[in-house]
Amino acid sequence: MLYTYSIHMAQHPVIRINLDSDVPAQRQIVDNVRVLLVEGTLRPGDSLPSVRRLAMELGVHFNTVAQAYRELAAEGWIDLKHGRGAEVVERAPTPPSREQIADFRLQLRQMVARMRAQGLSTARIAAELHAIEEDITQ
Amino acid sequence: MLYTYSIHMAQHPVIRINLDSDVPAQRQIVDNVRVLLVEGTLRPGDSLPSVRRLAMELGVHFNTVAQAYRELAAEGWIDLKHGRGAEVVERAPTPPSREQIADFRLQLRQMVARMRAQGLSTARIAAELHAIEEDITQ
Amino acid sequence: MLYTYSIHMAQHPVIRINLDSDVPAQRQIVDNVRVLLVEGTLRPGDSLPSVRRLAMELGVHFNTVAQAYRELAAEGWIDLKHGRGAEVVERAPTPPSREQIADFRLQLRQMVARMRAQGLSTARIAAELHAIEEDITQ
Amino acid sequence: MLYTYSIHMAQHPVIRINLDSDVPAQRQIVDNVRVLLVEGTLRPGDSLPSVRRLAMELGVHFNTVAQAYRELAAEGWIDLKHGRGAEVVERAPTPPSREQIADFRLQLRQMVARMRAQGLSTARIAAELHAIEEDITQ
DNA sequence: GTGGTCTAGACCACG
DNA sequence: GTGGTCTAGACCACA
Repeated sequence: MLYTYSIHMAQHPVIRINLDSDVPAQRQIVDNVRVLLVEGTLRPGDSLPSVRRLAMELGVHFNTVAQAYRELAAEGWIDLKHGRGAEVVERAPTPPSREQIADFRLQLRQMVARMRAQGLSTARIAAELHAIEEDITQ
Repeated sequence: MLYTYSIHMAQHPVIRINLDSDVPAQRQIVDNVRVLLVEGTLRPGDSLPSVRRLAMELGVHFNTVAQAYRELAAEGWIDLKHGRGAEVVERAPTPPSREQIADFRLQLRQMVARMRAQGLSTARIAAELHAIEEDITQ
Repeated sequence: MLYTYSIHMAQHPVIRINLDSDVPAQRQIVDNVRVLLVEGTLRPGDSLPSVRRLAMELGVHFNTVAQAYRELAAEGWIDLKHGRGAEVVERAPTPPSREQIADFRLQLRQMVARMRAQGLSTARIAAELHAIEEDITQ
Repeated sequence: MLYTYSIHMAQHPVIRINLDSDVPAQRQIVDNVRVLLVEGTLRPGDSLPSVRRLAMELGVHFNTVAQAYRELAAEGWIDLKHGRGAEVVERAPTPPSREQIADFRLQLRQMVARMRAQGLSTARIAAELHAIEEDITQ
């Protein structure tokens, strides 16, 4: 059984990170929040918990959260307001480049190869791909 | 336009790496060779180009290739024999764990989120997922 | 007279390495720390000196220590946590195989042969064997 | 089941090497012959098989055997005669130095630590040490 | 010729 | 501050 720490984001769902994981806390925070943003669970105008509060509740150093927030800010998702927390902003949609698509394709292939290398059957992988596909098109 | 360097693997397809990419050469070599292994282009008994030869042809230090090969050896794909080159080994199929599947699902979601964050439309992403899905089930 | 460098491990005994020896520093660090671990001088939960600190004190490059630590981590003795130092872990006892015992016997014979080849008398060697024997059974 | 190749040494016992082992062939040849020399199975005046013959019978490149013989010659055990094979010579006993004894002690400790690290019980190890001890003093 | 080791420096990521 | 990665050069061991 692994420990997980979670926190309610304002009036929204939760972030959970696993401090025993090999994936560093900062990475987990960024990735998990980004999913919430992309999937619309966090929307423009919503505010994120303050760096210090989230840090305390997740049990990590506040610098860890601060850098995670900075990464999201650099991607244009949130706006860091001195001493007043962070807020989700309206994003101007960036146009995807041809390279990004090729890159995505390559990364996908490589992730699939890694999973097959770990013993997952192609059927299982295909099923997962299909599930995500449905998920995002609905 | 980005430069890519490629090399024919014995009687097999090619490895291409892009030295200008942010992804380090070592990573690219591992990932690309793993794809060939998983997809069966490289099969048990086949021998890989020697560390030094591949290094020279790709324009990287031999240790860069050596460490890439060692990583593949650690994953159980190839066998490095002192003074006798590198060879693809018969692979003992590893059983996938429940965790690995959950992990795969999470990584997929996160990769998709990253791509959406970069401006790719859900339709485009779904199309790519579908393409890979077909690719591996055929 | 040979120079040796030593360092106190937290509240524990010392590591000494001899930079003039033919045995590389990395090898000495691994072997010496492993002895401390096996003999219980370093116990689960103890933390090791940081890579850079130990490196400085022993007068070697930090990567020399880092690779030594990584080797111990690969053997399952210690846990390296990004940004949070190295710590001795609880060890899952591995079961010895029949081959390992045969291997040990052969290695012992060969080591004894090497020593006799260097002029050590059988009496002297027997005495050393006996001393170690007492040492580990007490 | 592992393949082993063996050869009768003149009118004496056999050398066996295992080409699938991680221990390189050259190493195995040197170590095994040295044991025969130290234990008196091969005695001054005995002749060793020619490099080419041994190489063929063991299934290795003749350079591998040649270097093994050279190593034994450098240790003063055998005499290489151009084109006429190798012969065991009378050895002037070298006096052991204080350092060699300390070195032996350290190597022993480290080998024992490695074995314990592999899960061998101290009782088992002590038994092996005792057996060798008896073996060489009888 | 092959692969392997050790050491090292520049740079990155995490807390 | 921590550990990690990539690249590299000198040198070694093996076939």
